[in-house]
Amino acid sequence: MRISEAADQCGLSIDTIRYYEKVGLLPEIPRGSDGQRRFTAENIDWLILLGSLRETGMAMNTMSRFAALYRDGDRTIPERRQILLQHSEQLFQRRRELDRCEELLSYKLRMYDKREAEPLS
Amino acid sequence: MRISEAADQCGLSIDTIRYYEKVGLLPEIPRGSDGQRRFTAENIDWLILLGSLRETGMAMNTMSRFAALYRDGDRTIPERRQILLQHSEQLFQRRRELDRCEELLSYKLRMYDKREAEPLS
DNA sequence: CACTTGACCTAGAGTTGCTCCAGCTCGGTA
DNA sequence: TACCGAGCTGGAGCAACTCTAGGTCAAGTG
Repeated sequence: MRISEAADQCGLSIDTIRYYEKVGLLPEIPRGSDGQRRFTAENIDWLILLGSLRETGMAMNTMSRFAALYRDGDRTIPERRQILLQHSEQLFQRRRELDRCEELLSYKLRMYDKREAEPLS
Repeated sequence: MRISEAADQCGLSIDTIRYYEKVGLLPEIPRGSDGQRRFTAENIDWLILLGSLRETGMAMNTMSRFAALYRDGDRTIPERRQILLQHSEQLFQRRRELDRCEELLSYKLRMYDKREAEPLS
């Protein structure tokens, strides 16, 4: 499949996919005789995973490490597992940030209500 | 209080605080006779709110709008409330992204386990 | 009293992670 | 044959910091 369909499938933009290839986050993407990229289903899975990791805050250099391991095959699975486990912990932290923000917002909103009800305070 | 203590209290870095002032996210911060910034408790509250909004994904230009309203006093509360309500909705979306990522991670981890148990598959 | 130290200052350069643009090629249609 | 849409590359632009160089000032030390 070509890049526009790949973009649709994985949720990243065409530019982001090309960028990820350029910085080495993708395995070799083969080209057709027209010089255009042809993505496989496995490529799409990988892009979805990258997108998901990035969207939830994994840094590019961690992703680079992860991508290098992916290119090196199954024997790197233990280290990859480690990275994903660490990211899982990060997800937990992010959830707590959301919670704290939520709490602050509802506090602020209550304050607004109060000041609108009795604007002279 | 000075900038380093302010940074400790609000969780933003000193550089970020100065940057936020430069781009107009902060109200006028008074200076001492030594030319250094003096932050009030209200300033800190504001910084905490900004940090919390930014950390959970509010864009700078939305924050700029919000800051301009804040500087214009209580009569802008309705619009500020609107912005915070919209952000609350964003928090909800982010939570779903975290959920999706979590699910994908646990799927990947299960796959890793499987391939390690029977590496020939 | 000179000197050093440490916190702060500004302007501006550098970084990360995209995003957009100009100018090109290629394959298909009228 | 002329055009069109999709893709290509290299490089500029952007958001949101982050770091650096080169300076001021107040307080403490010998």
